[in-house]
Amino acid sequence: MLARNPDQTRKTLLEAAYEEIRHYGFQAASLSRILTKAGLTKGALYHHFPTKLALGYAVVDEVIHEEILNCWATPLADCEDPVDCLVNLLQKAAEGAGREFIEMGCPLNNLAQEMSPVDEGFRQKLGHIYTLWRQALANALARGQENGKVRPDVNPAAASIFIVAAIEGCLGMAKNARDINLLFECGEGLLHYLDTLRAKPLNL
Amino acid sequence: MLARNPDQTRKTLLEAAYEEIRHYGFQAASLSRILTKAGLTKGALYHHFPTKLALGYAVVDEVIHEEILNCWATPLADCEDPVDCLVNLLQKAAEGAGREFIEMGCPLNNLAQEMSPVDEGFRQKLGHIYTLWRQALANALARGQENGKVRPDVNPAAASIFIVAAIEGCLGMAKNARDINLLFECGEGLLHYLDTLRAKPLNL
DNA sequence: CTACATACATACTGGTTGGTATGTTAGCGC
DNA sequence: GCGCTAACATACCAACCAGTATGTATGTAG
Repeated sequence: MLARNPDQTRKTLLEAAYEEIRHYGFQAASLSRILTKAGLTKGALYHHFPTKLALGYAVVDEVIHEEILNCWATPLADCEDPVDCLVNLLQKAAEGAGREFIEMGCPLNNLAQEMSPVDEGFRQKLGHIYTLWRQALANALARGQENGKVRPDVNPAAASIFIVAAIEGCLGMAKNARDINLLFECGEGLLHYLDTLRAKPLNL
Repeated sequence: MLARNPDQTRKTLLEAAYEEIRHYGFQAASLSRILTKAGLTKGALYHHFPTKLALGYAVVDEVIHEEILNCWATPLADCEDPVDCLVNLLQKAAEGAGREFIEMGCPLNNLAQEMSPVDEGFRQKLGHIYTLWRQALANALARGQENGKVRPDVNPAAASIFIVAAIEGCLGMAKNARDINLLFECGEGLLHYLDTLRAKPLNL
């Protein structure tokens, strides 16, 4: 009857699973709800994914992984002043997807908090994404030091750990409070910290 | 046969539920596992708690609430320099319960991240605990300003939001990485931020 | 046009879930 | 000791879960 498109079907399943998992977490995610959302059936699901766990892994590898890097890592690759650049990213994220974050949180942090103590595979996959994120940030900070935009006594690796943690922390607070203003207030604290990373201008 | 002690029984149930929830989250928490851990049966559970949800609420109200305030809020009540005091708390927490945090995370943050989008009751109860925590921190910072220990241009309310978020963020990162060193590295970033809150000494 | 594999849908299964109904025992007022 | 209730234990239930077995339609190679 309908034209078949296995790639699209797989993508539909991944997207529906992504949304379900973002809402309920992985353990409480229901395959029935996912299939209802996707407008498909178990036959389709188990044709493309052998188990629920494999579906969850695929969501991490193919959806969340790219989403996070596209949003937080890649944009840092080509910017002169990493602090300016990061501030821009934060504002863009807060204004653009603020609502989503408030209602559902960061999908990476959600899964990492839920699954890290429960499943080693999830923990490592999510940890890898965090590592890539932090590396991109650390590289940007190091380049900023070469440019003279970032203070030379800053440890890029350590700073990147804290910055990522603070971002996820702020998003988590705002999600619980369901308050976008709290996100901005929290972000202000982060901006203050980021300011302390800036090199002082030479000509004063 | 055994002597009865309803209060102790209830406490045992709460403690077992607390551990189960901390490990698996609330939704994936199994009443059977809780009862096995507690060495009790459904009769006991449903005598003391009408539903699983009520049990979860009780864990929040009677276990997590006190745990968080005792650990993070009450100690701030009587300290001259809030920054010194908070640094001490962080070190104590990291050295004392670091292992627990690494393996299971912060029970408050765990539940807040999981349940805030799913159940409004959980969200409000956990949000209330966060509010109390932040208030205690903000009050301490304000007193520090009166003492001249904290810079007067710091906004205590906004700073407390960021500090709590950063603490939870660092704990979350370390839990995913399963690495206590990452917790300390992340904590260093937080300590740098806290240092920026200090008033500069008058005699320089 | 045939043959076969891919891509699904449908129907079903064993196990687990939260919750309940019933049974039993301990403690306590009298 | 009697009688009642609180404090549990045991047995059971419908609903849902992930997963499977089977059926069917589509696309494609020959």
